[in-house]
Amino acid sequence: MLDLTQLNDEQKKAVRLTDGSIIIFAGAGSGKTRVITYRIAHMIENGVNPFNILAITFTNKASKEMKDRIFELTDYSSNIWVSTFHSFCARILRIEAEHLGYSGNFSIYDSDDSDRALKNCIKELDINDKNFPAKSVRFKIGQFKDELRSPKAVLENAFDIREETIGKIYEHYQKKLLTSNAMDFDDLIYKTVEVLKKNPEILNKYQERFKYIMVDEYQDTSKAQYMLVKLLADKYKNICVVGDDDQSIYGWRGADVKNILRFSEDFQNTTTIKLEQNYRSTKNILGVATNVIKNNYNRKEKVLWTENNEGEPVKINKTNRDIDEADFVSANIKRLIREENYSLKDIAILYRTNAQSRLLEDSLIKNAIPYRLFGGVRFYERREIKDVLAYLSVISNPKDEVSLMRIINVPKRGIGDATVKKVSQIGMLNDISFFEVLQNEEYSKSFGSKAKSLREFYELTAKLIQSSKVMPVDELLKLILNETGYTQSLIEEDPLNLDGRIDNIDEFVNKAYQYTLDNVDGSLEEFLQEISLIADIDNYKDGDDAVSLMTIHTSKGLEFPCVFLTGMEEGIFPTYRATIGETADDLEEERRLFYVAITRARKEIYLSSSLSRLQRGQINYNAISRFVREIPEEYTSDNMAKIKSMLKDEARTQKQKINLKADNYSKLVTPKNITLDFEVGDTVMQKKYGEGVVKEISPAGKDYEVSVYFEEHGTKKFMALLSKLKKV
DNA sequence: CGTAGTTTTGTTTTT
DNA sequence: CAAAACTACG
Repeated sequence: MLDLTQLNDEQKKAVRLTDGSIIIFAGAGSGKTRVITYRIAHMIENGVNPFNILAITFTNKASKEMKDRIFELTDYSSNIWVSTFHSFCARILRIEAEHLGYSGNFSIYDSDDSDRALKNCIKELDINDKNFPAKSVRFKIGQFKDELRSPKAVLENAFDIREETIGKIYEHYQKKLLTSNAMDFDDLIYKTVEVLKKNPEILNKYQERFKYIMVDEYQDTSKAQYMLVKLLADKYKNICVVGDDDQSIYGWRGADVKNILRFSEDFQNTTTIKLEQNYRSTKNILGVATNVIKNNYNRKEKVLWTENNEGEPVKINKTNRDIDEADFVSANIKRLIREENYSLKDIAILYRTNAQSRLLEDSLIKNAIPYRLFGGVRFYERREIKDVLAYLSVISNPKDEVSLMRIINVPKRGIGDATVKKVSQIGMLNDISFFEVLQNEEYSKSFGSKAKSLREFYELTAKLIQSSKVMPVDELLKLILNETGYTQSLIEEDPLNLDGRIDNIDEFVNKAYQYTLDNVDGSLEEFLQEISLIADIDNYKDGDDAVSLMTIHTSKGLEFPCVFLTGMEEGIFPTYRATIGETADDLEEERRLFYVAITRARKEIYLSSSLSRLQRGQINYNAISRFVREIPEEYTSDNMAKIKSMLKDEARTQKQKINLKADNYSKLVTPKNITLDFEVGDTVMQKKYGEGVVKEISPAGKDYEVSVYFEEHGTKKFMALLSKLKKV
């Protein structure tokens, strides 16, 4: 019998209410995960078949943990489908691929692969890639997919000529993906919705299967994800979503807070439950979090409270240089270990951008403090790993053009751009894939002197495909590394293994081996899928005794006794873009991010900032973050008064020296010894874009930032010194 | 045609 | 400070 005595009244209510539509507003640290797992356990105990339960989590790590916890409570877990949106969709699509003209072994493209495919599309359509950079086109296409708009729909209602062009690229890109038998991240959701919408019998199958649906972190679902949930839940209407609008931090990725705010309008007879008691943090920490977040205009009013004690005041520190900030963190970590009895794994260092990790790492290494770094250049995104992965992808799905292009001349085989172009033209003319051109010997005459290299490459790949059918992934991997000479080429490139690429390759082989142990009959496809949907945090293990370093985004859902929040500076956190934004939305999301960061901590928080910071090669002087200013003094350590007066001075200096918007106090230092030979209104010459009109000049560190309007390209920003603007 | 060196450009956050 | 884009050489 499930023991509910540990739960508070609201939690019990949420657990017991298994049917109908329910929304749970769960404040930070309110025992949300516990409620979800108990709820599922309770359902099973009351006769719900585990087979009929679907639970969507935000990360693979969260889904693994949830499965473990449910298993502890009920002895069930294998039948319950617990996964992220992306994994869930990938799994459905493997089964239903044929209905979309795909086959089940489709590749999943990450953003890097998508960009490569897009670049090719843009080139093939003869569109100026300067005006349509792959990255921004990908972003826009992602938005279309999230709004469930097909290429056709986009082209039909194109808002302007630019949108029409992007529509054309979108159309071509989808064709290319289909011939490559590949899907990008957004496709996973979009295509799943498509297949369910177009095929009522398939929809019915999954509605019957998933009679009970739960979605965690609902505040971070996108429109398309919302549609998916709505479709699945439409028949039985047993839907429970859990979230916190104050923790919505993925707006830039299409997450729509409105999904959570509007839930009760979308589903009839919704029960609303609020979990407002915090079990995680001290009163001081909670005080900081709630007092800052209440400055947001766009939110549901709520009162978080805790029975925990006051705890330590929140510590605020400011150093002169960024290096000193890192040393401040290291020194305090040592003190916490030595004097306060914390262990390394109790401590996290958080920051806004990955680039900030470097200095922190240097200092930790210098002080011999073990650490684990999450994020940054992800393991599976490293060049050497992506190369090897591309081999695996081609073996699994020879139509995968992006992967094929990646490896065709790696290691060097004398097959350059010109040859590749020739092959792909033949492919397009005959409407066959790149690989099929290589396969068919009748085309080899067209390749002249390169025919031999191409043939050799084809035979190598064909051989590897044969081998893949009879050997486990790790063996196949070793075979690839030997047969292609890839390892050899890495050794030649860097004989002393200075950049550790060989080590990474070894680690990858180990991971593959581990995979074969964990999944005895796991296929190559499944291995690839698992890798492509892996998140940084999924590798987090509780056991390692080391300090954790990660971005605030990555830290979502975790908790640590001690948290260092670094780089509390205007222009960094909140990020520069949010400080100049026209609308308050970006700034509010930054504030929610601050809220998330603070509520990760259980006992101690250190907020640090630095007067000067090296950013992309130049020293910048940033003011202390506005979020620090928003903290009431009562929650902070004694030096707050000192800091406060420092802040006041800063603000005053700002007003005197710089004539900027009232709420922008991010730059302290005005340029010295620089005079510009132009002013606002003048026409200037820029190397890349030609002539344009100066719209705004603002000081930025030692340089000036100049906004210039170009008739054809719109407004661009330049650093005056760096870009050598000339008056015309 | 393919590569190696040089110049330019740019920054959030990630499934 | 790097990665990416461009240019000149063999």
